[in-house]
Amino acid sequence: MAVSQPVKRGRPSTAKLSEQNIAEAALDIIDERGWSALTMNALATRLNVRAPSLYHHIEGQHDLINLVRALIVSEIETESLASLDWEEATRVFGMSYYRAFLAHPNAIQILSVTPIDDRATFQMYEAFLSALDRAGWAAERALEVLVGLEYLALGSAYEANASEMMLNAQRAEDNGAPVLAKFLRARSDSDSLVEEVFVHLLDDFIRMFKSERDRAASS
Amino acid sequence: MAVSQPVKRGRPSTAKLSEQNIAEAALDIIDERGWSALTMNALATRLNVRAPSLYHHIEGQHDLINLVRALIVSEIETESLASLDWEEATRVFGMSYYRAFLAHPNAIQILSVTPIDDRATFQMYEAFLSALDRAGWAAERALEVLVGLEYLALGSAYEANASEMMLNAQRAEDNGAPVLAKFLRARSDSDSLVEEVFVHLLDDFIRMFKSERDRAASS
DNA sequence: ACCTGAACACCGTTCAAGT
DNA sequence: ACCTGAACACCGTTCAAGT
Repeated sequence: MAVSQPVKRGRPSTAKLSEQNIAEAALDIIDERGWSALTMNALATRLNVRAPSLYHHIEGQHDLINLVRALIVSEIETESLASLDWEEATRVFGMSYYRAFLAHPNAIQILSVTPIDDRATFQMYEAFLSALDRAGWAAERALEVLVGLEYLALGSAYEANASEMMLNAQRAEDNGAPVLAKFLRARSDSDSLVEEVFVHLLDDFIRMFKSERDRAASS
Repeated sequence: MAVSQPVKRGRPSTAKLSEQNIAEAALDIIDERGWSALTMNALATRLNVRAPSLYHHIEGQHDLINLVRALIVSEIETESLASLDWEEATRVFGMSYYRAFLAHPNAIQILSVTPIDDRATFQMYEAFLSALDRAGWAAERALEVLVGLEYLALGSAYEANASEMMLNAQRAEDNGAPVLAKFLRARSDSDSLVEEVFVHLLDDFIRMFKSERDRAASS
């Protein structure tokens, strides 16, 4: 009679876990089933391990979130920024920031409200702000550019994937909002490239700050 | 000997709960201790009731969130929009949208990712989009204005209260980001009125779309 | 050092029992 | 109709026991 294999106890000969593969598995779960599906149990199961094992490698949920952030941020272009003027730097940074999060829209909701606490993300901000600093931007305005850009990029990336769910045409109709319903349907019909919309907003955004600087310079 | 009062069982002579006071208590908890503190237990305790009682009045968490949304949205100006042109409508709507959420920054993170399912919110969108519709805006572009405006308003309102927490100058310093740290410190020193920053962004935003329309009209 | 099962204090939600 | 305690299946996290 075959006896069911007993679960091995104690330390395995080769470690199954690492910060790296934990972060990757976490991001996979977020991408596939949303942030709410990322429980310690689900994460452990995907890694063929029990939940308590995770605590030998990460400190808890907050730590886990910042590992996921570092993974996404690593896809953002920062090296070339040092050799560009502020307009080009803003465009390059904005586009790659947008693309990085467009690939992981489900991560946005949790990352946008968790305090930043990982080196990769600080270095990303530093690279972009240094470009503005070299161009002589004041602190207030430089941070406004950064924050405004983040809102547009994160908003557009989230919107591209989740707008159908947040604002549904049929529910709009049912709640006495025919104009909204008409607009929502017209958009989904045209089915435009979502990236085009962001490129458009990014252009407007840069032009807006450029014209302000030109006015200030000529006065 | 005084005997401890036994807890009353069964239906009380006058009902303790209603959708209204549940929603208000929920918003109070969110304002005071953040969204994560809004558990059914905490909510019930504040209303002098046990958690299961809530389910006689609300269907669950999703329902509760939309009740809170309706409460906040009720503070947004919509009546005057019908008599304004699109620029003024955008300014009035944007400002009151911003102010409504500035008063409840902790609600933003959950509301911005929960599908909209309450009449008050649909009616708010309808009022604003009707103003753009009357001005002849195309569906794509009108939704871009709405969505862009929401990001700027929600972002600024959240930022005004939580930016210290999200991006901390000392942590920036510790992670090798001196330019970011310098900018963050310069801003907190100047301590400008947060509303001024949003007014500035809102002006820029409207001008951005206006110049685009003017170009399109003259071609 | 690193994985495990057992245990703890919590969750949201259901439901029969009470008035 | 509406509030209650008990119960259910989950959470994240801690910790002693194993190798």
